Formats: sequence, structure tokens, C-alpha cells
Amino acid sequence: MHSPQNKNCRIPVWIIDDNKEFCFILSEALNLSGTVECQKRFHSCKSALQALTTEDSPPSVILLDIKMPKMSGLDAITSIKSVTSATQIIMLTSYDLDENIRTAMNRGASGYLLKSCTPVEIINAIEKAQKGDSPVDPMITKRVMDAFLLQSSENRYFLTSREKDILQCLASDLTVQDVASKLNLSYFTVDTHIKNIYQKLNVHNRQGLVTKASKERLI
Amino acid sequence: MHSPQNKNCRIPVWIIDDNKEFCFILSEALNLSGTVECQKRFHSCKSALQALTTEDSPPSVILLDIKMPKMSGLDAITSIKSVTSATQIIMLTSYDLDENIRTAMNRGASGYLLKSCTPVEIINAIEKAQKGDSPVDPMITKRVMDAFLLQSSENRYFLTSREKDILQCLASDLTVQDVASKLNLSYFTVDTHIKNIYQKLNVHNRQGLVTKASKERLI
DNA sequence: CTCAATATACCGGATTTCCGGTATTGCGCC
DNA sequence: GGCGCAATACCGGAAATCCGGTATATTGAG
Repeated sequence: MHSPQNKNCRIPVWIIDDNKEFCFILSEALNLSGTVECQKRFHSCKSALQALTTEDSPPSVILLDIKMPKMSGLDAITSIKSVTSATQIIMLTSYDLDENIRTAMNRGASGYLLKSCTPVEIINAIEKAQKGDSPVDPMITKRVMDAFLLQSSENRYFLTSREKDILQCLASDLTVQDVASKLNLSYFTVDTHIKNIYQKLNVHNRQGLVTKASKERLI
Repeated sequence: MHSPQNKNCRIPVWIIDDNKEFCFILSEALNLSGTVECQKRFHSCKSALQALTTEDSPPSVILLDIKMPKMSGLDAITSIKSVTSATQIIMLTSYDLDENIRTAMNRGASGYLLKSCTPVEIINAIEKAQKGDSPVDPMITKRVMDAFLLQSSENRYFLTSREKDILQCLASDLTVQDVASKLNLSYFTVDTHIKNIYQKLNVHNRQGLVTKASKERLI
């Protein structure tokens, strides 16, 4: 009736996410549950696809990060579906409102999860997806996220220590030049770090950065 | 022993500050006290100097805003002292750490006050100055300010309603262009408003603005 | 040892901000 | 009725940011 997997076993899941830290934490969390088992982790779409084509047992559910270097998770959806159409795909995103969600759904994803969801929420979503349920209700994850954000502000964005340094400096009126002098770095280095921070926090300019960092108590 | 004023009267004070609203509020507060009397208010150094040279009774103490259009309060110190050397001058500043303080002291000011001080603190400072005491201890005003800032965040910087609108927009990642579209204004208008906000909050770029506004719960 | 991550550094062009001006209109207040 | 203020609008040049690249050295984990 439900899925093609054998009934008495835990739901086999793969995670594809270039963020190793997040990837590891999530898999550990899933394996703590009785119902889900993270069998494999990949940090690029390419290696995951390789495994899919060579291995004989595809997972029931794949958790797929939307934003990755090289091949985007968005592009991987159709490839995965063409190899193993029975596998459900749940997109992972860091961002509150990612316009790519719609695209992902159109391409065959079953739903999406915010990375800030609790493990329980994620496991529920996996169980739902395996049963063939339609997309995860965005409002649920949204609500969970809102509550979740208030605590656990602990490095949700995986900023490196250098990036945190620079974030602190930026919060106090300093220009790139100023920060470079203060930290004894090249202008270009600071510029690079800032670009990376922008990407991690999904903002596109200074005021966006400070606003977000401030809201999330990063500064 | 103390000052040249007659003993049974309240200490006569003038206020020179281009911010009419602040000026008025402060004078009202002073007049509520039993010991200090705000006799005159001026919104420019020029008009105050004019009054000083024509009137026969200079005040014991002048509260002088550092930052004013045209003639800066800093420039006015020597002029005032040359007319009435017995008058004590207390500088007023909005900013946490104003480098002009040192200059003001060198030119003959008796001390300085942060505009965010409580009326009681200000009155104490006036009484001290009139007795010829040396500069107000910066740490006192600083401490008072810190406590004061936490409450009474009510429009400390006298932002106009339009300015508050724009501040809100800036806090959410919008560029000048974006804000202009959203509020149906010209790019130049928004630019002008932002310049004015910068001046009022004493910041010089976007991240400084957002940081300060965020700290002080303006957004 | 190898791989990946991190921190470092540089370039160039497009865009945006920053700042000091000026100017006009409308509104409220003595 | 005039004065000042708030809001609107415009200009131009200097400075800073933004972004998409590329590249190298070091370090830690497997």
C-alpha cells in the first residue's frame, strides 16, 4: 500500500548536503530515532548520483540541500527521479522563503524542510513522505522554525571563527578598510570573508547583514 | 564665596540648541526644579551672542549644544567667554564619545552632559558648574545614560515620522532605490532623509545605522 | 599522504552609497 | 504674515560596496 520498502525496518534515508557539519549532525539525529535510518551522506550531487547508479538499493527518501556549489540540488532532482522514481525527495533550505521551492516541487520533490527544524519535525516529514503524502505544509515548518530560532541561536549558520570576528567588526560602523587594518588583513581578504558571510546568511548588503545578525543575536 | 549671582535666587541658565523640541523640553524640566531657572533659549549661536552683547545680565551657566548648523557650539565657546568670562559653559552632546569634548574643555567649557541624562543629573551638573567645580565626571553621565537608555527609548533622537518609515525600510535589506519605490518617493528624497538620519544618530554608513537603531530598539 | 576546509590575497567592473550642496512647497505657530 | 520646519526633489563627484572570478598556503581528518 505505502512504499516499496520492507515493513519491519527503519526508513532508509540519504542526505545530500555540502555542509559537512550540518550533514553529520542531522544524520546522527535521525539515527537516534527508531523509525529512520540515515544510510549514507554525500557532500555533492555528483557523488550521490554516482552511488545511486552503482548501488542496488536506493533509499526511500533523500534529503537534498537546495543550494550547493557546482550542481545545485534543484538540478539534481530530475536526475535522481530518472534513476529511482520511487524515491521521495525532500528539499532542505536555510532560508525563510526560498523561491526555489516552487521549482523543486514542479521537478518532483515531495516537500521541503527548513534546516532549522527540530529533528522530530524532520523525522515526521520523512515518515510522511515515505507514505506518499503530499508536500510538507510550509506553515508547520515555519511555525516550528519561529519557535526554534528564539533559542538555539548557537551558530545556526556555521560561520567560521574568522567570519564571526569580521561580523563583529562590521556591526560597529567599520568599513572594509577599517576591518582590514584592525585585524591586520588585506582588504581583499576581508572582502572575501564578507561575501561568504552574505551567502551563509542569505543577505545581499550591509544593512541586511546587520539586521539579520542582530535579530538572531549573532552580534 | 561661590558665584557672582545673588544668593536667594535660582541659578539663571540659558540654553543654546538648534533642536527646538529638545530645547523646550529641557527648559521645562529645569524650571520645574527649585534651584535652576532657564531664562532664555536660543536655536543658533548667533542669536545667543547677540543677546549676550546687548543684554545687561548674562546667565551663570550656559548649556551649549556642540553640533549646530552654521556656527558650531565649539566655535561659540571663545566668543562667549570673551564677552562674559564668569559664565560657566556646559556642553551638550548626543553622542557617547564625542572627540570634541577635549577641544571644548581646552576652549573654556566647564564640562559636558549627554543629552540623554536625566533632568536631575543635568541640574546637579549646573549647580556644580556654578560653584566653579571642575568638569563633570564623564563616567557619571555615562552610567546614568546607560541606565536611561534601557527605558525611555522614546524617540531620543527626534526622528520625524518619515525618517522612522525609512529607517524601518532600511532595516530590511532594501536599497535606496527600493525604498523610493516602496514609499513612492524620488531616489533623491530618500537619500536626503537618510543623510538626516545619519546626522541625528551620528553614524556614517548603513551598518552603523542598523546597529545603532537595533541596539536602541528603534527598529 | 591526500583531501577538504579555512584563511589568505588579488582583480575589475557594475552598482550603490556617501556627502555637500541647492531649491521648492506646504503647514503650523507666534 | 512671516518664520521655521518637514518633506520633497535634484546634482555630481568621491568613496565604498557588491559580485564573480582566480589562486595559494596551511592545517586537520581520514
